[in-house]
Amino acid sequence: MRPDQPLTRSSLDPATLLEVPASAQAAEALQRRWAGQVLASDDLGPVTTVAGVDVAYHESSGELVAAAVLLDAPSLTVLEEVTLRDHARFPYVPGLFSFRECPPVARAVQGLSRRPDLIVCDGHGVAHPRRFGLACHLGLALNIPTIGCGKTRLTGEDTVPGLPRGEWTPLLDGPEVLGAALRTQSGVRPVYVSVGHRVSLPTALAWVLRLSPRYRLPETTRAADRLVRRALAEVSHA
DNA sequence: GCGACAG
DNA sequence: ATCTTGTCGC
Repeated sequence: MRPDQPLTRSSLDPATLLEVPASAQAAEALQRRWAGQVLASDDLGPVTTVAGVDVAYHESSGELVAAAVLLDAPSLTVLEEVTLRDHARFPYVPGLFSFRECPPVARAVQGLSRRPDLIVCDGHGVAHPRRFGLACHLGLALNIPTIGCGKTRLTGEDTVPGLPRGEWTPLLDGPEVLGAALRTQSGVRPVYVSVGHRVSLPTALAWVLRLSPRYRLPETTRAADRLVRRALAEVSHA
């Protein structure tokens, strides 16, 4: 017996994770089921490339624009960019965010010529009401280590971390640690970091800090945001 | 009933 | 998310 290996792991079909639920109730049931598959410990090799992902909504056409950017890990240089257009299959509902973003974002990542060693998501991981935010969903769908990095809190209680860069406080739901409020720039509002998949919280904190040497948000998030904005503007002009 | 509510 | 003015702190 190998009690350290979940027996249900082989039953997880990546395509199933990108299906569109028929209702919010069905979506929540899927989240509760999938949350048990999230690996909150380090299962990643040498990180040479880090990807950032983002989505924007084009209101007049009802289309989504998804972007994936691949960065070189030590230099934070942009190596590759992918954008694509897709239709929205699910409305934006707080707590069910990933059912809207995951399908196009997963395709954008698969459009890269290399699989990233790590992905930083613009949204939470396990810092979620059912412990299954976008970062968990994407990490499981692609079986790639992911980190959740949100600009604002969705759930949990946090205290204000110290002002110097690198200070952090736990994001708590009672005794349970959901993530952390991390000060990426001295005196600037913290970001919310949580485990996505196959990454521990200390590793996630270290990476988000490393990826944010100059600005509040990680360079992965900034690069993906720039790209998706540019692509959205091109859709509007057409 | 009221507030809170990733993007 | 997006839009936008005024205010505060360093």
